[in-house]
Amino acid sequence: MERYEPLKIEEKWQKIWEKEKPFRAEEKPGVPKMMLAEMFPYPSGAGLHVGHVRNFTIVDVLTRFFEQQRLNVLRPFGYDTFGLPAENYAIKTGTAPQEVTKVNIENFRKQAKKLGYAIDWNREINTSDPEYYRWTQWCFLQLYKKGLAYQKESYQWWCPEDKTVLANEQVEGGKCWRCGSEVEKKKMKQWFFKITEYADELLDDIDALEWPEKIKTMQKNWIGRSVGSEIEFKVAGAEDITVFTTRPDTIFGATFLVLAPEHPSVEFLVNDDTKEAVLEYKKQAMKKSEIERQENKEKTGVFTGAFAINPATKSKIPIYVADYVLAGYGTGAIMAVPAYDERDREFAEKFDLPIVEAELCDFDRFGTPKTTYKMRDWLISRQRYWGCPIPIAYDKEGNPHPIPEDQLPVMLPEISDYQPDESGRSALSKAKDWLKVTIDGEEMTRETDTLDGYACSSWYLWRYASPWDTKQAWDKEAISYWEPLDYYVGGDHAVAHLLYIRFWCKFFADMGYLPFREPVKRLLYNGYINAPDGKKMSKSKGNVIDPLDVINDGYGADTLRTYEMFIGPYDQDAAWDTRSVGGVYRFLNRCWGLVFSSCSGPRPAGPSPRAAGANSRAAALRNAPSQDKNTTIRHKVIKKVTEDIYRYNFNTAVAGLMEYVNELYKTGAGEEDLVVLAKLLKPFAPHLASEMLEKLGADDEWPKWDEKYLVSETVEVVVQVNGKLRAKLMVSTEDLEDEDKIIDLALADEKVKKYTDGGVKKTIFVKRAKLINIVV
RNA sequence: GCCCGAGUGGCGGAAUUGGUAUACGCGUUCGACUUAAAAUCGAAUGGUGAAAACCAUAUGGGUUCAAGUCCCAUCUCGGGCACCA
Repeated sequence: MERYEPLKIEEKWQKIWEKEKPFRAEEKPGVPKMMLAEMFPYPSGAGLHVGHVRNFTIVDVLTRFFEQQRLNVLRPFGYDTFGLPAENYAIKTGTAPQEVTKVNIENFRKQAKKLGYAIDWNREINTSDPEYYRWTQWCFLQLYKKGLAYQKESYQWWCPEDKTVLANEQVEGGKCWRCGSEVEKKKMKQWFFKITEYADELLDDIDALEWPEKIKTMQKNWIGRSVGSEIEFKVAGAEDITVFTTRPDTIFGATFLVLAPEHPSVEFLVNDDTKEAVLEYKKQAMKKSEIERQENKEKTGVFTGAFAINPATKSKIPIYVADYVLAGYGTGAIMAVPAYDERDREFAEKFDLPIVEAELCDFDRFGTPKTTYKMRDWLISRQRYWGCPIPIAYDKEGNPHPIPEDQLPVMLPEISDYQPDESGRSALSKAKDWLKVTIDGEEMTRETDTLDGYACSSWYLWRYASPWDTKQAWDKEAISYWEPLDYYVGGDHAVAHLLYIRFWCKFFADMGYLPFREPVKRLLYNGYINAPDGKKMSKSKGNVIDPLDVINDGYGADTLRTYEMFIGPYDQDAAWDTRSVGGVYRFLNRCWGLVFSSCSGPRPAGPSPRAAGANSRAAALRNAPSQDKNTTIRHKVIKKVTEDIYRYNFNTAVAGLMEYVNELYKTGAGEEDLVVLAKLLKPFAPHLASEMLEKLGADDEWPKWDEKYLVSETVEVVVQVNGKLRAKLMVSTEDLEDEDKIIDLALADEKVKKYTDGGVKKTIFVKRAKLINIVV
C-alpha cells in the first residue's frame, strides 16, 4: 500500500475488530476501571447524523485514551426505541413498530461500526426488547410497592373531536392544533412517580456533581425549593383558607387574599351576586393554556364577595380569584401584600385595593414553617401503544393490582390497528384477549396506558453492567465494579432524563439494589452541529450533511471523527465547514506520509477533493534526524495532547498534533517520533493510527512525558519597554537564574537602548514568563 | 423582566496563574513540480505604512510595570427561567 486510502484501511481494521473483539469488557477486580457512555440514541429511520457522530466520538476519544492507559474500560451501546415516531409511522403505513425498530437498529449498528467505535457490542441493549422492558416493569413495581408509583386525578387537555389528550404545546388559542375545535380540560386518572419525595436530596446533592454549571443550575431551578410558611386566614361562614408565603414577616401589609381559579374553596365563597361572574372567570381561565396565561401578564381577576380576617391586623380583607395565582404551587392561595410584592401591587392598583406600608414583624407568629417546590410529580401515563405496558390490572371495582413479578414481562400484543380508540385510550384497549388477565384466581382487566419513554431510560445505565442477566434487572456485583458511570456524554435532556436517573438511583439505593446514590460522576454536555449556513440542519431546508456521505466520498471515518473533534470546543455549537474537512484529511494524509512511502493517487469524490501525499516521507527523511533534536517537541506534544484530552479540549489536542506533524516535516522524523504520533493520534483516527503502529511494530500504550526534556538549553526572553515588546534575547537556561545579568543584557540591546535615553525608572523580571519589562 | 454564558483577523477558533495577542485549520496570494490542470511541497498572510513606527481582542472608563484576561458602565448575541407568592 503506497498511498493513503482510508476506506481500505478502515475496512481492514473494522474486520479485525469485529473478529478479535478487543473492546469486550469484563470485571477485573483490582484493576482500575473506567466506564463511559453516550446518551443512547433513538434509532430514527434517517440513520446517524453528524450530531450523533460528535457525541459518540467524544465518548470514543475518551474510551480509547483510557484504554491506551491500560485502564479496564467499558464502553457499551444501546437504543432508546419506544416512542412516538415509530407509532405514527405505524398508524400511517400499518408497518409494525417492532419491524421498523428492528430495521432502524440494524442500520444504526452498521453505521456505528463504520465509524470504528470501541464499543463492547456484546452489551447492546434495546428498551423495546421484552427481555429489557420486563425489568422496566419490575422497576415500576418496586416503586409501586413503596407507594412511589400512584394514580391521581389530574386535569388534562382534551380534544372532543379527536378524542385524545393533548399536550400543552398542542393547544393554540384554546383550539386543537390538528382539527381546530375548542379543547376542554378533562379530569383524568393518570399514573405518577413521586419524584417530589426526593426533592431535597436531588437538590442538595447537585453541588457535588462534576457536571456543567449550566445543567446544575437548570436542575436547581426546576426543583425550585422555597422556604416559607403556611398561614391560616379565617373566613366567616366558610372553610379557612391557608396561604403559602416566603415573607410571613410582611403579614401586617396583607390587604387581600387571592385564590387560583381552580382552588376548591372558590365555589363556596361566592354569593348570588358574584356567582355568575366568578364561575365565568373560572371557565375562561381554565380554557387558557399555561402558555397563554404566561403570555398575557395583564392582571385579571374577580371579587368573590367573601372576606377573611388578617390574623395580624384583625381587619376584614376581601378575597379575589385571579389567574396570576397558580393552582399547582404552594396552596393555590396567597396573601397579597401590595406594598412589598410587585404583582400584588399591580393587582391592587387595577382593582383599587389598599396598599399599606406596614412594619415588618420579627418572627413568624402566625404561621407554620413550610417548604414548597416547583417540581411536580412525574406524570408517566401515555395513551399510546408503542411503549412499555404498565404492569397493572384492575378488578371489577376498578381497584389497581400489580401484575405478579413472575408473570413479567407484560408483553405488548401484536396488533394491526394502531389508532387510539374512541375514548382516547391507547390502541391496546382493542386487544381484547390481551386485556384479560387472571390474578390470584380473579379475572381482571389490564392497564392500557404505557409508560413514558423516560422511564425506560431511567435505569439503562445499570443494565449495561449485565445485559444478559435473565434473573434480575442488574447484577449488583457487576454494578459495584463498573459504576457509577465515570463519563456520560450528551447534548439533550438537561433536566428531564438527567433528573429522572438521579431519582431512580436514590430510590434503588434506598431499596438496597445500588451501592451509590448518584449514577453519573462526570457529565459532558456537547453542542450541536449546524449546517454550513449556521442554521439548524433540517430535511425541509435541504441543508443536512450526512456523515455516511462524508465517509463514502473518500474522506473516511478517521477524517470525519477528527474533523468533528477539531471543529471547535466540544460544548459549543459549531457550523459544518466542508472545506475544513479537507484540511483534516490533508493532516491525516501527512501523518500517513511520514510513515509510509507514498506517491500521488486518486482523490476522493468529495466537494473538496484531496489526494494522497507525494514524496512526503522522502522529504521528511532527507534531513535524517538526530533523535535528540526532536526529544523536546516529542515530549511537548505528549504533554499537550494528554492534558488537553483530560480537559476535553479535543480541538486543541488535534491542533497540537498538527503542529507536531508540521514540525516533523521540517526537522525529519525518527522512529520514536512516529510511534508517539501514532499513539497520540489513535483516539481520534483509530484506523489510520492502527495501520501506522502495525507498520512501526509498536503497541498503542499511551506515552508519558518527562518534564526534564521540556527544558531546552537556551530560552527566548522577551524584553518590553513600558509594556511594549521591543526585543527578544536568547539566553542560556543557566543565565535565566541570574536576574542582574539578564537585565544588563536587556539594557545593552540596541533596540532597547533607543527607548532608554531618558533613564530607566525600574525593571521587572518575570522568570516564569521569561519576560523583562523596563519602565522609563 | 430575572439569572447565566459569550463578543478576538476575510472565516472556524488559540492564548492553562494578569506576562510575546491572533496557535491550529480554512480561505487568499506567490513560488516549485507538471505540456496543462488537480494533487502535493515550500513561502507569505490582523490593519495602515515605502520604512520606522503606529493602531487593533464589541464600546467607553478604571486598576496595574504589564489587561483578551481583573473592576465599573453601555451595547449586541446566545442559552435558561419566566406571575413560583
